[in-house]
Amino acid sequence: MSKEITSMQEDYSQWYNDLVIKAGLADYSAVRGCMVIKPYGYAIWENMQKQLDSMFKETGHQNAYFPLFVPKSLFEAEETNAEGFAKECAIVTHYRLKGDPDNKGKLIVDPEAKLEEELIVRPTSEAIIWNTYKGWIQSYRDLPLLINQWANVVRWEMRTRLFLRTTEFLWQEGHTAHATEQEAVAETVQMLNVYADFAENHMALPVIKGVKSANERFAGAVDTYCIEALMQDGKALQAGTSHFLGQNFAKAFDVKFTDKENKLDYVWATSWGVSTRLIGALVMAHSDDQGLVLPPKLAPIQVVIVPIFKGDDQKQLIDEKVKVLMQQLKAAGVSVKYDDNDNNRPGWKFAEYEMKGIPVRIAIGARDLANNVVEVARRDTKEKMSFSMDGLSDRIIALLDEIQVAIFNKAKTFRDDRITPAETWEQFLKLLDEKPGFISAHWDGTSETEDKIKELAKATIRCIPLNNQLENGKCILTGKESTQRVLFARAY
RNA sequence: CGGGAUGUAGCGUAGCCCGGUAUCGCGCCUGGUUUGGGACCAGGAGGUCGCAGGUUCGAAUCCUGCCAUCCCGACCA
Repeated sequence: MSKEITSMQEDYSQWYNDLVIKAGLADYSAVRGCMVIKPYGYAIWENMQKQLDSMFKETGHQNAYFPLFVPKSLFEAEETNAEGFAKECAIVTHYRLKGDPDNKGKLIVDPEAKLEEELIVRPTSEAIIWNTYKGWIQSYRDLPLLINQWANVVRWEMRTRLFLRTTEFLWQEGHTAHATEQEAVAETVQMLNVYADFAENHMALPVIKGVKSANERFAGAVDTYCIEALMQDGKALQAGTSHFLGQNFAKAFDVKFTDKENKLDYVWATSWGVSTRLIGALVMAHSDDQGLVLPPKLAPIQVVIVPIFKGDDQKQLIDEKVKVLMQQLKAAGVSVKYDDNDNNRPGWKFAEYEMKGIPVRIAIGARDLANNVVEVARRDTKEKMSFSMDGLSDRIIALLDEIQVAIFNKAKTFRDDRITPAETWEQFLKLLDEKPGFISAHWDGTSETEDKIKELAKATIRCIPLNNQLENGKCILTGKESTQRVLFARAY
């Protein structure tokens, strides 16, 4: 295996692919468009899950699990949603194979085993869930209903990319039902804030909260709220969405409740989700040509200790010191690995753990023992420092916090520098090519204009930022009146 | 689905034009020496050359068909 990855500058796409593979996050699989998430990548996902799950629980949600399959008749009940996903559905039509009479040892689909009604492999679970909610909700006392599901979904995409867009992916989807519109909108915004909090404080990924234009709205939603992040190549990535579904699904699945005044009404709904795509975001936002750069809060291993020794005597002395340090770090909840594997030399380990993005590396050798110090290297800046053995664990813990903040600040500085206003169409196009990022520009508010801009510039409206300042201006393309700027970008 | 490329050992490759039974590196195994930025020496194992046909005495190499994957686009989280 080559020790090098393609540099970001040479080919950003290839850099990303190389990194995902060589850092051991995922592998291509025998199934087109589907990846194997390897243990190291899955460990990151588990850390994300752990954190998000606790945030969902804190906001009153419970986990449940719904079927992978959705009968076609249910799937088509909410028409806008069904139409939106129709082009990318995997469909189960049969339930049995049989031996091929013309080809021994091979199997064919048994034509006798055709399903009366096709089953759709869920691309999202609104349909099956709202069909279920119908039986769960009768009274305002049953509301709000706050459910989250951790699941896999399948969307048959034309073109896939590791983590960013795979045919099957893992995600969570929250589905809530409420008595009032205000309450449902508040839930939608609350979950958007949870996502933004998670992205910024755990992933160290600065995001812009906003609302999608009609073109980019989730199929079946009244409003789609989103968090948008910027990758190091200047392309935007939608990192999470939270939808206000109005009464669309309640009406489609006939979910009514009796309110305090004994009046029947349809319930109000939300749904919200983030996926394993976040791992792609994490990689593309922070990493460099040496490998991953992981924020301490999500790193499967936060600290790695590498011993450097000549002979067993030295090794034993190092082991003793390391044992104490590891106990202290573990007691403080730090994930630490002692790599005293003798098969690889220190230099190899240094490079390997840089590839894996481990935030802090500690090297201990005879020289350090003599001076009562260790060598500490931080992954984000590659800075090497000498720390005293005394009070070491506290300093390491403080350093992890410092790195978490530093990674966020670096990404934020980059992002903020790439939110650029454009006043004219020429400027808009020039910026997209020369300083890719978010471009803040006026838009006349029509879908037609947005389509045209997408066609001409390959840029889309990423969002209308929340709490956007109103400002009179002229649409970047049509010159028509506009009341506010929106954020455009080329996106993943 | 359109455009481009690639399929040779676990990985990366040479050989293909001009046909003669596969090269090199990494990794792996054994033993030894090593260990402060991807160690070294010696020995060793590992191959349906993507698949199926065809041409030929003989095919990784030439011809035909197929399949798969990756990249770029359209679609999308």
